[in-house]
Amino acid sequence: MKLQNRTQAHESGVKKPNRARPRTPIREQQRLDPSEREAIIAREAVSFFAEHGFEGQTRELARRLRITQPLLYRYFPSKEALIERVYQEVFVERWKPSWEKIITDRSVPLKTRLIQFYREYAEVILTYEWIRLFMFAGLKDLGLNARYLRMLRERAFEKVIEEIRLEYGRPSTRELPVTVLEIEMVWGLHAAIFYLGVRQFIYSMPLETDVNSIIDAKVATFLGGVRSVLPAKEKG
Amino acid sequence: MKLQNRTQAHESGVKKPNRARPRTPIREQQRLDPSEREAIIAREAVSFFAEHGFEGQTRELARRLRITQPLLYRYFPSKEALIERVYQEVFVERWKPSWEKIITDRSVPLKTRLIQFYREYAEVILTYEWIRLFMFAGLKDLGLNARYLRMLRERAFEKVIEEIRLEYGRPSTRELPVTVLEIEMVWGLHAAIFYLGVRQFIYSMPLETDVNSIIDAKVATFLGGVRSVLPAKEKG
DNA sequence: ATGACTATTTATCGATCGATAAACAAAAAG
DNA sequence: CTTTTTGTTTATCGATCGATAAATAGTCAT
Repeated sequence: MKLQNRTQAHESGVKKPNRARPRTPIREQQRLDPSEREAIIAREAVSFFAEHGFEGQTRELARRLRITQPLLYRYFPSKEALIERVYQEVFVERWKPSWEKIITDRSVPLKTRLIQFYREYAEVILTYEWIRLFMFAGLKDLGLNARYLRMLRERAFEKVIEEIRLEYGRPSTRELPVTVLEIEMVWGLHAAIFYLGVRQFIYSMPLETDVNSIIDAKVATFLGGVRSVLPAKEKG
Repeated sequence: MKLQNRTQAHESGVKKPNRARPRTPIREQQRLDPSEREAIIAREAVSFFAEHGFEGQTRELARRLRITQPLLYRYFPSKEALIERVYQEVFVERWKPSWEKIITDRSVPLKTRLIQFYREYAEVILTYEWIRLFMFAGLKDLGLNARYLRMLRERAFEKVIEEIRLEYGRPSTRELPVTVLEIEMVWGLHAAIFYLGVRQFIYSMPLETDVNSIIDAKVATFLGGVRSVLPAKEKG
């Protein structure tokens, strides 16, 4: 393990001809507006913790930001608070309410809706940052993952099942709650998509196929599969 | 968590001088045979690192073992060496060569073979230790996951595809290499099973359904799905 | 310019972690 | 018994980490 000396020390031994040009502070450290600095820190923290996990050191994060480590504590009271901000940034801010409208827009064929939703959803979660941070959070525990997935189930999965019920003339989920088999089918589809991210960003195995075409195929298979486990039609 | 016996008192009935203990037969620190001590440390390390990740501290591991922390270094030259031993213990030792025989035993119907293989494989990898250690290893990088999955592909996935090719009268994988679509179908089945473990042991969401019945259903769907992407039949 | 304000840096603390050396003690050997 | 061997503990080092306080330097109002 080798030590790393700072590369930007202007007073180090290396000759830096002190050109009389103090009015070109391009490379110099900037003094930023607090809101802007905070945003920059949060953004870099997302990338940093996604790469190194939450045990990544604040000193290295600061180095990537070209600031000193104590400055982090001017904007976030603790490392844990910074991590909480990362959660907010990724798992809350990146959720798009429009997805729920896509699922329930009955002017569009069901299969088309599902393909569009899962494509858009996959585009958000199938990123280096999302996948790895979600996994790091899960391994650390926190209720975060269970909480997120409960939200996902309410806002998406149950709507999907409701739409399928309607499509095939079955009782509404309000009359007959979502069955274990139905939700398990949805989990299966979700697993297939999520695992694409795991292969890429956790196992470092590049995909050999186009993601969208995989999603299209999985949605088609899913629609056929879930139909076979749908509760019986209403009598008369 | 259900299975897994964590009892400290294993079956060491062979080597035990154990003359009448005058006082406090248990609770006393033992002086053990090196091979036995090493095995105990390795076993506990599997459990410990699965729970806390590889950043778990050697002092806490030692405390769980009721030994002092420097003693660990009598049996393993470094923490990293201990982690390597954990990999060996879980990802190498738990692989069963008999699985490869199950897949290729053509005296048994293909579907039966696949169900049996995936059930047995799931029984091994769907454990708290296996799932979490594999994920920790992936996030840490190391070539471990890619290496393991390359082995899995060679020893299992490609054999599965070869058997399906034969079943449906298609050219052997020796004549026509495994296609991207075929391997993607296998990945999909693997994802569904693996994700069951992720839900349980990383998200802490207990399954509501029997694992074997899910596997049976997935294998059936898989067999139908992979057939539709099989390469064309040989010309008469 | 001058001084007030504050974003940023320098310096450092206390705790923690992996690892090593020496002391200790329980067996085994003579 | 005494001596030797060795499994285990005690003590401690050097590095690292999150966090705090004080000093510094850039910016703006007057």
